[in-house]
Amino acid sequence: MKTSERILDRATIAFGEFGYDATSLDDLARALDIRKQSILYHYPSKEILLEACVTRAIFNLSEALDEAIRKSSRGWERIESVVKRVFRLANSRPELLGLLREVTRLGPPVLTKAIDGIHPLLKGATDWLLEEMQAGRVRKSDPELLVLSIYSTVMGAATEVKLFEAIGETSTLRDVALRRKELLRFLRTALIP
Amino acid sequence: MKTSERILDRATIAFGEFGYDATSLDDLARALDIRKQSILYHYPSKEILLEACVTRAIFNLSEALDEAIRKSSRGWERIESVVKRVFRLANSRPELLGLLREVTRLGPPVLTKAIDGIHPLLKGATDWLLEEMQAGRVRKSDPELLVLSIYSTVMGAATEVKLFEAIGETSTLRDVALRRKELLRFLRTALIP
DNA sequence: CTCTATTTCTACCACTTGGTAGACGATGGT
DNA sequence: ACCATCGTCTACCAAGTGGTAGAAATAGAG
Repeated sequence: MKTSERILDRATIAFGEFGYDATSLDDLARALDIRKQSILYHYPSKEILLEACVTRAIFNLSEALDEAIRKSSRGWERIESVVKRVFRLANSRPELLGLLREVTRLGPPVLTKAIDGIHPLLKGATDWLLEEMQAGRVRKSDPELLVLSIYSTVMGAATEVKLFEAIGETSTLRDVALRRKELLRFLRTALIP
Repeated sequence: MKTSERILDRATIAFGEFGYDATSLDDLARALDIRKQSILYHYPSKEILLEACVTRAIFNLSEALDEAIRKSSRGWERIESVVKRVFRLANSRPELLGLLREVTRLGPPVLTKAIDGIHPLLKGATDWLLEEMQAGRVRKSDPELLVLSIYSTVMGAATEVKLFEAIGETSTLRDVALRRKELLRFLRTALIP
C-alpha cells in the first residue's frame, strides 16, 4: 500500500482513539516502522495531517450514510437504517466517530473545515425530516434541533463504549446489539406519532 | 483564597475546556501568576492534580443533582428538574461537564476512580427509574440502559455547544433554552406513557 | 525575638515535541 | 550512461514537557 495511505490510516486511528495531543509524530512513525521525517514529507505538518484524516473520515462517513439512506426512503425505516449503519460503523471503525468527536473538542480551525464537510449531510437530514413531518410520518417539531438531538444521542450511544465498560457493562456484540435495540425503541417512541 | 483551591479551580477549567494533554503546568502557572513549582508543591504530579479536579467536580455534580432531586420526587417532574439543573450547570460551569467527558476519553486509571464517584448517582437513578416503571409512571424498559441513554443525550445536548456554534446555530441564552425545551419534549415523549 | 513549619521561589535537568537541512538511494525517461 | 524526480533516510535544533533540589521568604507559637 502507498505510504501516504498507511500514514493516514494509522493517524486516523491514533487521533480518534487517543486524541490529537496525545499522539506524537514519533509514536506514529514507530507504529508504522518508518522515520518521522517520512511522515512530514507527505504531510508537511501535524495539523495538515489531521486535516487530511478528517477530510477522508468525513468522506467515508458520508459514503456509509448515503448507502444507508438509499436502502429505504421514508419514515421510521430510514431512520432505523441510518442508526444501524452508524452502530455498525462504530463497531467496525470506531476511530471514525472518535475522530469526529475529537475534532469538535479541538475547535477551530479544524472544526470549521469539518463542518463544511458535514453540512450537506445535516442539510439533507433536516430537509428530509421536514418532509416527513409534513407528511405526518414524524412527530412535528423543529427539524434542525431534532437532527442535533439525534446526532448527540446516537453519537453518545455509539462512542461511549469505554464508559460503559468502565461502569461494568460488558461490551460483547450481543450487548452492543441490545443497547442499539434499546436506543431504537427510545428514538421510535420519541419520533413516531 | 487558598492557593491550592485557586489551582484546582483553574486546572478544572483548563482540563475541562482544552483537555488534559493540551494543558501544561506552565500554562496553568502563568494563568495563576505563580511558579510551576508551587503547583507541584500542592499536587506532586500532574496526574494527581487531575484526580483532585475530578474528585471535586464529581462532588459538585452530586451536590447539584441531589438538590434537583430533592425538589421533586416522582415521575416526569423529577426528570425535568434534573435535566434543567444539568443545563444550568452546563451554562454556569461548563468545565465540570467538560472534565467529565475528558475523563471518559482519557480512560483508566483516572476513569476508574471517577466511576467510583459517579456510581452511587447512577445506582440511585436506575433504582428510582425502576420504581417509577413499576408504578407505571415511566414507560417500561431496561432502566440501566435507559439511564445511559439519557446520560449521553443530556450530556451531548449540554456540552456540544461549540459544535452548534460552528454549525451556525447561535448560542444566546434563549437559544439554549430552546434546545433544552426541545430536548425535554423529546425525552418526555420517549419516557412517559 | 526566635524557633519551626509551611509555602513559594530560583535554578536546573532529562526527555520529548514538531519541524528543518540536506545527504543518499531508487526509478524511469532520454 | 546520464539526469531528474521522488521518497526515505540521518543528523540536528529550539522550544516546551513534567519533575527534582534546595534556597529564600513568610507566618504563627513560645
